[in-house]
Amino acid sequence: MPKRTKAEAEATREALLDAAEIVFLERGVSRASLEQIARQAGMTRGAVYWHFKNKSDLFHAMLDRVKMPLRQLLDDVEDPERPHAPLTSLRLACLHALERLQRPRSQRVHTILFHRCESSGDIDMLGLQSHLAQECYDTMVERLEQAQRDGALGKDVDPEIACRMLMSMFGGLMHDWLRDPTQYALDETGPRMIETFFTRIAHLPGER
Amino acid sequence: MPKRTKAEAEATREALLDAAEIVFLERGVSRASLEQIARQAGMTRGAVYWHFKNKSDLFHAMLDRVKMPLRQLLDDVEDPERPHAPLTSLRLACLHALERLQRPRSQRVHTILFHRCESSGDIDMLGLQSHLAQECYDTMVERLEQAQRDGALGKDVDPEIACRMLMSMFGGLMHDWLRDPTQYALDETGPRMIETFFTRIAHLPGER
DNA sequence: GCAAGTTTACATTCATGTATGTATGCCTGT
DNA sequence: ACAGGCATACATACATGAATGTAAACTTGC
Repeated sequence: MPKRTKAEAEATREALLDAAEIVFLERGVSRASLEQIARQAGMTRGAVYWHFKNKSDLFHAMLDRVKMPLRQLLDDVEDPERPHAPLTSLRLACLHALERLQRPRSQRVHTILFHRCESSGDIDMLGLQSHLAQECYDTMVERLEQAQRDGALGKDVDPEIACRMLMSMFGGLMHDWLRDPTQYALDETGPRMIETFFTRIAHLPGER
Repeated sequence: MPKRTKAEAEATREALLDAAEIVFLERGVSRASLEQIARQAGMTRGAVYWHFKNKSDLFHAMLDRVKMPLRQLLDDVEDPERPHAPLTSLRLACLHALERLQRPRSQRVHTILFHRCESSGDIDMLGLQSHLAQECYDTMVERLEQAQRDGALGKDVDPEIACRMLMSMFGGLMHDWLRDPTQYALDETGPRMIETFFTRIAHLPGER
Protein backbone atom coordinates (compact mmCIF):
# COMPACT_ATOMS: atom_id res chain seq x y z
CA MET A 1 0.00 0.00 0.00
CA PRO A 2 2.40 2.69 -1.18
CA LYS A 3 2.04 6.45 -1.22
CA ARG A 4 0.71 7.80 2.04
CA THR A 5 -0.21 11.35 2.81
CA LYS A 6 2.55 13.84 3.53
CA ALA A 7 2.11 13.45 7.27
CA GLU A 8 2.24 9.68 6.99
CA ALA A 9 5.42 9.93 5.00
CA GLU A 10 6.98 11.99 7.76
CA ALA A 11 5.76 9.35 10.21
CA THR A 12 7.53 6.57 8.34
CA ARG A 13 10.68 8.67 8.33
CA GLU A 14 10.49 8.87 12.12
CA ALA A 15 9.67 5.15 12.29
CA LEU A 16 12.77 4.43 10.26
CA LEU A 17 14.87 6.50 12.64
CA ASP A 18 13.34 4.70 15.62
CA ALA A 19 14.07 1.41 13.93
CA ALA A 20 17.61 2.49 13.24
CA GLU A 21 18.15 3.18 16.93
CA ILE A 22 16.92 -0.27 17.85
CA VAL A 23 18.83 -2.18 15.21
CA PHE A 24 22.05 -0.18 15.60
CA LEU A 25 21.84 -0.78 19.33
CA GLU A 26 21.49 -4.51 19.18
CA ARG A 27 23.58 -5.33 16.12
CA GLY A 28 26.11 -2.50 16.04
CA VAL A 29 26.17 0.10 13.29
CA SER A 30 28.36 -1.73 10.82
CA ARG A 31 26.65 -5.10 11.16
CA ALA A 32 23.21 -3.55 10.93
CA SER A 33 21.83 -3.80 7.41
CA LEU A 34 19.37 -1.39 5.90
CA GLU A 35 17.14 -4.39 5.23
CA GLN A 36 16.93 -5.15 8.95
CA ILE A 37 16.20 -1.53 9.78
CA ALA A 38 13.48 -1.33 7.16
CA ARG A 39 11.85 -4.54 8.37
CA GLN A 40 12.03 -3.34 11.98
CA ALA A 41 10.01 -0.33 10.85
CA GLY A 42 7.62 -2.49 8.84
CA MET A 43 8.97 -1.14 5.56
CA THR A 44 11.32 -2.22 2.85
CA ARG A 45 14.73 -0.93 1.85
CA GLY A 46 13.12 1.22 -0.80
CA ALA A 47 11.60 3.43 1.88
CA VAL A 48 14.99 3.89 3.48
CA TYR A 49 16.59 4.91 0.21
CA TRP A 50 13.76 7.34 -0.44
CA HIS A 51 14.19 9.20 2.85
CA PHE A 52 17.94 8.86 3.26
CA LYS A 53 20.87 8.83 0.92
CA ASN A 54 22.57 5.85 2.56
CA LYS A 55 23.41 4.36 5.93
CA SER A 56 25.70 7.22 6.88
CA ASP A 57 22.99 9.76 6.14
CA LEU A 58 20.49 7.79 8.19
CA PHE A 59 22.98 7.62 11.03
CA HIS A 60 23.51 11.36 11.11
CA ALA A 61 19.77 12.01 10.91
CA MET A 62 19.42 9.79 13.96
CA LEU A 63 22.04 11.84 15.80
CA ASP A 64 20.32 15.09 14.96
CA ARG A 65 17.32 14.06 17.01
CA VAL A 66 19.27 14.06 20.28
CA LYS A 67 21.92 16.70 19.74
CA MET A 68 22.36 18.94 22.69
CA PRO A 69 25.32 21.30 22.89
CA LEU A 70 26.63 22.38 26.26
CA ARG A 71 25.61 25.92 25.40
CA GLN A 72 21.98 24.94 25.46
CA LEU A 73 22.38 22.99 28.68
CA LEU A 74 23.80 26.08 30.32
CA ASP A 75 21.02 28.22 28.95
CA ASP A 76 18.50 25.79 30.40
CA VAL A 77 19.83 26.15 33.93
CA GLU A 78 20.73 29.81 33.84
CA ASP A 79 18.28 32.46 34.86
CA PRO A 80 19.14 35.76 33.14
CA GLU A 81 17.49 37.61 36.06
CA ARG A 82 19.66 36.06 38.78
CA PRO A 83 22.86 34.64 37.28
CA HIS A 84 24.59 31.85 39.21
CA ALA A 85 28.20 31.71 40.19
CA PRO A 86 30.10 30.07 37.33
CA LEU A 87 30.80 26.87 39.26
CA THR A 88 27.13 26.61 40.16
CA SER A 89 26.14 26.97 36.51
CA LEU A 90 28.49 24.22 35.47
CA ARG A 91 27.35 21.95 38.25
CA LEU A 92 23.69 22.42 37.42
CA ALA A 93 24.36 21.92 33.73
CA CYS A 94 26.10 18.63 34.50
CA LEU A 95 23.21 17.45 36.61
CA HIS A 96 20.81 18.48 33.91
CA ALA A 97 22.80 16.59 31.31
CA LEU A 98 22.67 13.49 33.50
CA GLU A 99 18.90 13.70 33.62
CA ARG A 100 18.64 14.00 29.90
CA LEU A 101 20.97 11.09 29.38
CA GLN A 102 18.49 8.81 31.11
CA ARG A 103 15.72 9.60 28.68
CA PRO A 104 15.24 6.44 26.59
CA ARG A 105 16.09 7.94 23.23
CA SER A 106 19.10 9.82 24.50
CA GLN A 107 20.33 6.76 26.33
CA ARG A 108 19.95 4.57 23.25
CA VAL A 109 21.69 6.95 20.91
CA HIS A 110 24.57 7.66 23.26
CA THR A 111 25.03 3.96 23.86
CA ILE A 112 25.32 3.58 20.13
CA LEU A 113 27.81 6.42 19.95
CA PHE A 114 30.03 5.06 22.71
CA HIS A 115 29.72 1.35 22.25
CA ARG A 116 28.08 0.40 19.00
CA CYS A 117 29.92 2.26 16.31
CA GLU A 118 33.42 2.68 15.06
CA SER A 119 35.02 5.70 13.50
CA SER A 120 36.19 4.93 9.99
CA GLY A 121 35.63 6.13 6.49
CA ASP A 122 32.16 7.38 5.76
CA ILE A 123 31.06 7.90 9.35
CA ASP A 124 33.90 9.96 10.88
CA MET A 125 33.01 9.86 14.52
CA LEU A 126 36.28 11.56 15.38
CA GLY A 127 35.63 14.83 13.64
CA LEU A 128 32.19 14.95 15.15
CA GLN A 129 33.38 14.20 18.67
CA SER A 130 36.35 16.52 18.41
CA HIS A 131 34.13 19.39 17.39
CA LEU A 132 31.73 18.78 20.25
CA ALA A 133 34.58 18.42 22.72
CA GLN A 134 36.29 21.60 21.58
CA GLU A 135 33.13 23.64 21.93
CA CYS A 136 32.54 22.10 25.33
CA TYR A 137 36.08 22.82 26.44
CA ASP A 138 35.94 26.45 25.37
CA THR A 139 32.77 27.33 27.21
CA MET A 140 33.75 25.41 30.31
CA VAL A 141 37.22 26.83 30.60
CA GLU A 142 35.76 30.28 30.34
CA ARG A 143 33.59 29.71 33.41
CA LEU A 144 36.36 28.08 35.34
CA GLU A 145 38.68 31.00 34.71
CA GLN A 146 35.97 33.32 35.93
CA ALA A 147 35.59 31.14 39.01
CA GLN A 148 39.29 31.44 39.64
CA ARG A 149 39.14 35.22 39.38
CA ASP A 150 36.28 35.10 41.87
CA GLY A 151 38.50 33.15 44.24
CA ALA A 152 36.03 30.28 44.09
CA LEU A 153 38.59 27.74 42.92
CA GLY A 154 41.00 25.91 45.17
CA LYS A 155 44.28 27.75 45.23
CA ASP A 156 46.37 25.07 43.49
CA VAL A 157 43.68 24.21 40.95
CA ASP A 158 44.41 25.22 37.38
CA PRO A 159 41.26 26.05 35.39
CA GLU A 160 42.40 24.25 32.27
CA ILE A 161 43.31 21.13 34.21
CA ALA A 162 40.03 21.24 36.10
CA CYS A 163 38.26 21.58 32.78
CA ARG A 164 39.92 18.48 31.37
CA MET A 165 39.18 16.63 34.59
CA LEU A 166 35.52 17.46 34.45
CA MET A 167 35.21 16.63 30.78
CA SER A 168 37.06 13.36 31.19
CA MET A 169 35.09 12.44 34.27
CA PHE A 170 31.77 13.20 32.67
CA GLY A 171 32.61 11.47 29.43
CA GLY A 172 34.02 8.52 31.31
CA LEU A 173 30.91 8.34 33.45
CA MET A 174 28.71 8.21 30.38
CA HIS A 175 30.96 5.63 28.82
CA ASP A 176 31.01 3.43 31.91
CA TRP A 177 27.38 3.69 32.81
CA LEU A 178 26.09 3.17 29.29
CA ARG A 179 28.16 0.04 28.98
CA ASP A 180 25.95 -1.51 31.62
CA PRO A 181 23.22 0.70 33.10
CA THR A 182 22.37 -1.97 35.66
CA GLN A 183 25.72 -1.82 37.44
CA TYR A 184 24.76 1.26 39.42
CA ALA A 185 22.03 3.87 39.63
CA LEU A 186 23.14 6.84 37.56
CA ASP A 187 20.68 9.16 39.26
CA GLU A 188 22.36 8.45 42.59
CA THR A 189 26.01 7.90 41.81
CA GLY A 190 26.18 10.51 39.06
CA PRO A 191 25.06 13.49 41.13
CA ARG A 192 27.25 12.41 44.04
CA MET A 193 30.26 12.35 41.73
CA ILE A 194 29.42 15.78 40.38
CA GLU A 195 28.85 17.17 43.86
CA THR A 196 32.09 15.73 45.16
CA PHE A 197 34.02 17.06 42.21
CA PHE A 198 32.76 20.61 42.56
CA THR A 199 32.95 20.60 46.34
CA ARG A 200 36.55 19.46 46.30
CA ILE A 201 37.72 21.51 43.35
CA ALA A 202 36.27 24.63 44.90
CA HIS A 203 38.03 26.71 47.51
CA LEU A 204 37.37 24.81 50.70
CA PRO A 205 36.53 26.42 54.03
CA GLY A 206 39.70 26.38 56.08
CA GLU A 207 41.90 26.27 53.00
CA ARG A 208 44.52 28.96 53.15
CA MET B 1 58.23 -20.57 -0.99
CA PRO B 2 55.96 -22.03 1.68
CA LYS B 3 56.89 -23.89 4.83
CA ARG B 4 59.26 -21.79 6.91
CA THR B 5 61.16 -22.86 9.97
CA LYS B 6 59.36 -22.85 13.28
CA ALA B 7 60.90 -19.54 14.31
CA GLU B 8 59.93 -17.93 11.01
CA ALA B 9 56.37 -19.12 11.44
CA GLU B 10 56.21 -17.40 14.82
CA ALA B 11 57.61 -14.29 13.15
CA THR B 12 54.84 -14.24 10.54
CA ARG B 13 52.30 -14.66 13.32
CA GLU B 14 53.67 -11.53 14.97
CA ALA B 15 53.78 -9.79 11.61
CA LEU B 16 50.11 -10.60 11.11
CA LEU B 17 49.28 -9.14 14.51
CA ASP B 18 51.30 -6.01 13.72
CA ALA B 19 49.45 -5.76 10.43
CA ALA B 20 46.13 -6.21 12.18
CA GLU B 21 46.92 -3.27 14.46
CA ILE B 22 47.68 -1.06 11.49
CA VAL B 23 44.71 -2.06 9.37
CA PHE B 24 42.23 -2.09 12.25
CA LEU B 25 43.46 1.35 13.20
CA GLU B 26 43.01 2.95 9.83
CA ARG B 27 39.97 1.09 8.53
CA GLY B 28 38.12 0.15 11.71
CA VAL B 29 37.74 -3.44 12.85
CA SER B 30 34.57 -4.29 10.96
CA ARG B 31 35.63 -2.71 7.67
CA ALA B 32 39.04 -4.31 7.82
CA SER B 33 39.20 -7.47 5.73
CA LEU B 34 41.50 -10.36 6.42
CA GLU B 35 42.77 -9.91 2.88
CA GLN B 36 43.97 -6.40 3.67
CA ILE B 37 45.61 -7.53 6.88
CA ALA B 38 47.37 -10.39 5.15
CA ARG B 39 48.65 -8.13 2.37
CA GLN B 40 49.83 -5.57 4.92
CA ALA B 41 51.94 -8.35 6.40
CA GLY B 42 53.13 -9.49 2.97
CA MET B 43 51.14 -12.70 3.26
CA THR B 44 47.89 -14.11 1.95
CA ARG B 45 44.67 -14.98 3.73
CA GLY B 46 45.85 -18.57 3.95
CA ALA B 47 48.45 -17.52 6.50
CA VAL B 48 45.85 -15.75 8.58
CA TYR B 49 43.56 -18.76 8.63
CA TRP B 50 46.47 -20.97 9.53
CA HIS B 51 47.43 -18.96 12.61
CA PHE B 52 43.98 -17.77 13.67
CA LYS B 53 40.51 -19.22 13.59
CA ASN B 54 38.89 -16.08 12.24
CA LYS B 55 38.87 -12.31 12.61
CA SER B 56 37.58 -12.42 16.17
CA ASP B 57 40.34 -14.79 17.19
CA LEU B 58 42.94 -12.55 15.56
CA PHE B 59 41.46 -9.56 17.37
CA HIS B 60 41.70 -11.19 20.76
CA ALA B 61 45.25 -12.36 20.09
CA MET B 62 46.09 -8.75 19.30
CA LEU B 63 44.61 -7.66 22.63
CA ASP B 64 46.58 -10.26 24.54
CA ARG B 65 49.82 -8.57 23.55
CA VAL B 66 49.01 -5.39 25.50
CA LYS B 67 46.91 -6.59 28.40
CA MET B 68 47.83 -4.97 31.67
CA PRO B 69 45.54 -5.47 34.64
CA LEU B 70 45.55 -2.89 37.41
CA ARG B 71 46.88 -5.53 39.74
CA GLN B 72 50.09 -5.70 37.77
CA LEU B 73 50.37 -1.93 37.58
CA LEU B 74 50.14 -1.76 41.35
CA ASP B 75 52.71 -4.49 41.74
CA ASP B 76 55.04 -2.55 39.47
CA VAL B 77 54.97 0.55 41.66
CA GLU B 78 54.80 -1.12 45.03
CA ASP B 79 57.91 -1.97 46.94
CA PRO B 80 57.22 -4.87 49.33
CA GLU B 81 60.00 -3.57 51.60
CA ARG B 82 58.55 -0.11 52.08
CA PRO B 83 54.83 -0.09 51.25
CA HIS B 84 53.29 3.22 50.20
CA ALA B 85 50.21 4.82 51.63
CA PRO B 86 47.22 3.53 49.63
CA LEU B 87 46.58 6.86 47.91
CA THR B 88 50.22 7.05 46.90
CA SER B 89 50.08 3.57 45.41
CA LEU B 90 47.04 4.43 43.36
CA ARG B 91 48.54 7.69 42.21
CA LEU B 92 51.77 6.07 41.12
CA ALA B 93 49.91 3.28 39.38
CA CYS B 94 47.91 5.84 37.42
CA LEU B 95 51.04 7.68 36.37
CA HIS B 96 52.63 4.42 35.40
CA ALA B 97 49.61 3.49 33.32
CA LEU B 98 49.82 6.82 31.53
CA GLU B 99 53.41 6.10 30.59
CA ARG B 100 52.53 2.69 29.24
CA LEU B 101 49.67 4.12 27.25
CA GLN B 102 52.08 6.23 25.25
CA ARG B 103 54.05 3.25 24.05
CA PRO B 104 53.25 2.89 20.34
CA ARG B 105 51.70 -0.55 20.49
CA SER B 106 49.65 0.21 23.56
CA GLN B 107 48.48 3.48 22.07
CA ARG B 108 47.45 1.83 18.81
CA VAL B 109 45.56 -1.01 20.43
CA HIS B 110 43.76 1.20 22.90
CA THR B 111 42.82 3.58 20.14
CA ILE B 112 41.30 0.61 18.37
CA LEU B 113 39.47 -0.44 21.52
CA PHE B 114 38.02 2.99 22.18
CA HIS B 115 37.44 4.33 18.71
CA ARG B 116 37.78 1.67 16.06
CA CYS B 117 35.60 -1.18 17.14
CA GLU B 118 32.02 -1.79 18.09
CA SER B 119 30.63 -4.26 20.55
CA SER B 120 28.31 -6.68 18.82
CA GLY B 121 27.98 -10.37 18.20
CA ASP B 122 31.22 -12.26 17.90
CA ILE B 123 33.45 -9.64 19.48
CA ASP B 124 31.67 -8.77 22.76
CA MET B 125 33.61 -5.76 23.88
CA LEU B 126 31.14 -5.22 26.70
CA GLY B 127 31.83 -8.40 28.58
CA LEU B 128 35.52 -7.81 28.22
CA GLN B 129 35.37 -4.21 29.40
CA SER B 130 32.96 -4.99 32.22
CA HIS B 131 35.25 -7.66 33.55
CA LEU B 132 38.27 -5.37 33.44
CA ALA B 133 36.32 -2.55 35.05
CA GLN B 134 34.97 -4.71 37.84
CA GLU B 135 38.41 -5.99 38.72
CA CYS B 136 39.73 -2.46 38.62
CA TYR B 137 36.92 -1.18 40.81
CA ASP B 138 37.39 -3.86 43.43
CA THR B 139 41.09 -3.32 43.96
CA MET B 140 40.77 0.45 43.89
CA VAL B 141 37.89 0.67 46.30
CA GLU B 142 39.84 -1.49 48.71
CA ARG B 143 42.70 1.01 48.80
CA LEU B 144 40.41 3.97 49.07
CA GLU B 145 38.61 2.47 52.03
CA GLN B 146 41.95 1.89 53.68
CA ALA B 147 42.84 5.50 52.96
CA GLN B 148 39.65 6.59 54.64
CA ARG B 149 40.41 4.54 57.73
CA ASP B 150 43.84 6.18 57.75
CA GLY B 151 42.14 9.56 57.75
CA ALA B 152 43.86 10.35 54.46
CA LEU B 153 40.63 11.05 52.60
CA GLY B 154 38.72 14.32 52.70
CA LYS B 155 36.04 14.09 55.33
CA ASP B 156 33.05 14.27 52.98
CA VAL B 157 34.60 12.01 50.35
CA ASP B 158 33.01 8.60 49.97
CA PRO B 159 35.48 5.91 48.89
CA GLU B 160 33.11 4.31 46.40
CA ILE B 161 32.28 7.64 44.82
CA ALA B 162 35.94 8.60 44.68
CA CYS B 163 36.62 5.27 43.04
CA ARG B 164 34.06 5.85 40.33
CA MET B 165 35.38 9.35 39.84
CA LEU B 166 38.91 8.15 39.36
CA MET B 167 37.90 5.35 37.02
CA SER B 168 35.70 7.62 34.96
CA MET B 169 38.31 10.33 34.83
CA PHE B 170 41.05 7.97 33.79
CA GLY B 171 38.92 6.18 31.23
CA GLY B 172 37.65 9.47 29.92
CA LEU B 173 41.16 10.80 29.69
CA MET B 174 42.22 7.81 27.62
CA HIS B 175 39.15 8.14 25.47
CA ASP B 176 39.65 11.84 24.87
CA TRP B 177 43.38 11.82 24.31
CA LEU B 178 43.38 8.80 22.03
CA ARG B 179 40.75 10.43 19.88
CA ASP B 180 43.34 13.03 18.94
CA PRO B 181 46.76 12.71 20.59
CA THR B 182 47.85 16.03 19.09
CA GLN B 183 45.31 18.10 21.03
CA TYR B 184 47.40 18.15 24.18
CA ALA B 185 50.51 16.57 25.64
CA LEU B 186 49.40 13.57 27.66
CA ASP B 187 52.65 13.44 29.59
CA GLU B 188 52.00 16.95 30.87
CA THR B 189 48.26 17.24 31.21
CA GLY B 190 47.72 13.66 32.37
CA PRO B 191 49.98 13.80 35.43
CA ARG B 192 48.64 17.21 36.39
CA MET B 193 45.10 15.84 36.32
CA ILE B 194 46.11 12.88 38.43
CA GLU B 195 47.98 15.08 40.87
CA THR B 196 45.11 17.51 41.19
CA PHE B 197 42.65 14.71 41.73
CA PHE B 198 44.60 13.06 44.51
CA THR B 199 45.59 16.32 46.13
CA ARG B 200 42.03 17.52 46.24
CA ILE B 201 40.41 14.24 47.17
CA ALA B 202 42.82 13.79 50.02
CA HIS B 203 42.38 15.36 53.41
CA LEU B 204 43.66 18.89 52.92
CA PRO B 205 45.77 20.81 55.39
CA GLY B 206 43.44 23.20 57.18
CA GLU B 207 40.40 21.05 56.48
CA ARG B 208 38.43 20.50 59.62
C1' DG C 1 -2.13 13.20 -14.79
C1' DC C 2 1.82 14.09 -12.46
C1' DA C 3 4.76 13.47 -8.89
C1' DA C 4 5.56 11.70 -4.20
C1' DG C 5 6.22 7.53 -1.74
C1' DT C 6 7.12 2.64 -1.69
C1' DT C 7 7.87 -2.00 -3.50
C1' DT C 8 10.13 -5.38 -6.27
C1' DA C 9 13.75 -7.01 -9.13
C1' DC C 10 18.38 -6.98 -10.60
C1' DA C 11 23.38 -6.30 -11.06
C1' DT C 12 27.50 -5.78 -8.64
C1' DT C 13 30.72 -5.95 -5.15
C1' DC C 14 33.06 -8.01 -1.52
C1' DA C 15 34.28 -10.71 2.51
C1' DT C 16 34.15 -15.10 4.41
C1' DG C 17 35.17 -19.94 4.98
C1' DT C 18 36.72 -24.03 3.13
C1' DA C 19 38.91 -27.16 0.24
C1' DT C 20 42.73 -28.21 -2.20
C1' DG C 21 47.49 -27.76 -3.83
C1' DT C 22 52.39 -27.73 -2.76
C1' DA C 23 56.90 -27.16 -1.29
C1' DT C 24 59.65 -27.41 2.47
C1' DG C 25 61.31 -28.38 7.28
C1' DC C 26 61.77 -31.96 10.54
C1' DC C 27 62.04 -36.52 12.30
C1' DT C 28 62.75 -41.36 12.43
C1' DG C 29 64.79 -45.70 11.37
C1' DT C 30 68.68 -47.89 10.00
C1' DA D 1 74.45 -39.67 7.96
C1' DC D 2 70.84 -39.73 5.11
C1' DA D 3 66.66 -41.14 2.70
C1' DG D 4 61.98 -41.52 2.82
C1' DG D 5 57.61 -39.97 4.96
C1' DC D 6 54.75 -37.05 7.22
C1' DA D 7 53.17 -32.86 9.21
C1' DT D 8 53.73 -27.92 8.80
C1' DA D 9 53.15 -23.43 6.78
C1' DC D 10 51.58 -21.31 3.70
C1' DA D 11 49.18 -20.02 -1.36
C1' DT D 12 45.40 -20.56 -4.58
C1' DA D 13 40.83 -21.45 -6.12
C1' DC D 14 36.12 -21.74 -5.41
C1' DA D 15 31.53 -21.66 -3.49
C1' DT D 16 28.51 -19.02 -0.85
C1' DG D 17 26.06 -15.40 1.12
C1' DA D 18 25.07 -11.00 2.29
C1' DA D 19 24.73 -6.07 1.62
C1' DT D 20 24.65 -2.27 -1.43
C1' DG D 21 22.87 0.84 -4.96
C1' DT D 22 19.92 1.56 -8.81
C1' DA D 23 16.33 1.10 -12.01
C1' DA D 24 11.83 0.08 -13.06
C1' DA D 25 7.06 -0.88 -11.70
C1' DC D 26 3.21 0.32 -9.05
C1' DT D 27 -0.07 2.95 -6.25
C1' DT D 28 -2.20 6.59 -4.47
C1' DG D 29 -2.74 11.76 -2.96
C1' DC D 30 -3.33 16.32 -4.85
